[in-house]
Amino acid sequence: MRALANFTTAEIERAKRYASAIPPADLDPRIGALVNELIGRVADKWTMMILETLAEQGELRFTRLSEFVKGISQKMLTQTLRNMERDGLVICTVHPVVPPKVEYRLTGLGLRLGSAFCGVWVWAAENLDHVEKARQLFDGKAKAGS
Amino acid sequence: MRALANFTTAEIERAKRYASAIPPADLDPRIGALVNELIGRVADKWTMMILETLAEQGELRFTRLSEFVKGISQKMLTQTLRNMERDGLVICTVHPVVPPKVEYRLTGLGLRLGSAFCGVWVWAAENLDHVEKARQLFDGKAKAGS
DNA sequence: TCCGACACTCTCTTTCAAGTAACTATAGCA
DNA sequence: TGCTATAGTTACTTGAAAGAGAGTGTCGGA
Repeated sequence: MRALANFTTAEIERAKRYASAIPPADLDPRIGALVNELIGRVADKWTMMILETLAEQGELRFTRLSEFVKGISQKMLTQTLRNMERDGLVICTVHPVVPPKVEYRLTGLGLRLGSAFCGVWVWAAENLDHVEKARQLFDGKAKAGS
Repeated sequence: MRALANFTTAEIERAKRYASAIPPADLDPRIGALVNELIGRVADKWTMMILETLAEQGELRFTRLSEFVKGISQKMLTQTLRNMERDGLVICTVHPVVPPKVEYRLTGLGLRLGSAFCGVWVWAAENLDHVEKARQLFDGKAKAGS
């Protein structure tokens, strides 16, 4: 698939305008689908946490990374890192020494994704209590209604 | 729609500062955990697609919404909408007529989340081909290595 | 009388993502 | 000789999410 073949600069500009306003409306729906697929891959728990950690810490070794990302198993860490590497979000540098030394850091792509997610992060941080309240209200109503 | 009702200028400024730098690092780690939980809930495929659709279309009825969000089952649509309602992202208005008429639209919270995600959306749109290339490269190397 | 529209709701089945825990290779060290 | 550290595999198990598809209630219209 040649993803962005017919995705013009004008369309990207439009996307940017929308981003500052609200709706990413009438773009080619095929692009929408591709984007959704990409977001689906990239927006999982561990990817986001690794992204965050590497954005904060810079370069990290495997074990150190696993310490920062609390609760992750070696398996999940390897798996997620491999996927991120495949998608061009991280680079892994292998030093051929023993015991092995492998360092991970974000690429430009990864860094930019990190700051894109920052908007969501900020939203979440600022609206945590709104959401909390909404939930209580909702649950209260549900209980009252039953 | 009075989206930005209780979103102060100060908060917006703070958000912008966070977004332009990189790490939302040094906040209370408990907040980090909560935020991650919230993002985990909010960042799933259907939620994002519904968010997008409602941001574009404004107010929609159940069946119409299910037409826009391609591939979603009634079950998933109901389930996702209930969760979004619970989190204060959508409001559902029930008109007590027969046949039933229920309309869904985003709240201010939902709209703001939508535009927060927009950054990710734009990232995805702009970097689809980078990711595609990275994958081909990676898969090529993997094949060559094996 | 039966159908269709609408917005669900329920059950059943399958799938797949994620966790656990043990195993690998290698060199230096005691 | 066995132990440790490092960066992973591999096999097995489990739980939760998702899809399919039928059922529900109500009313107006043919």
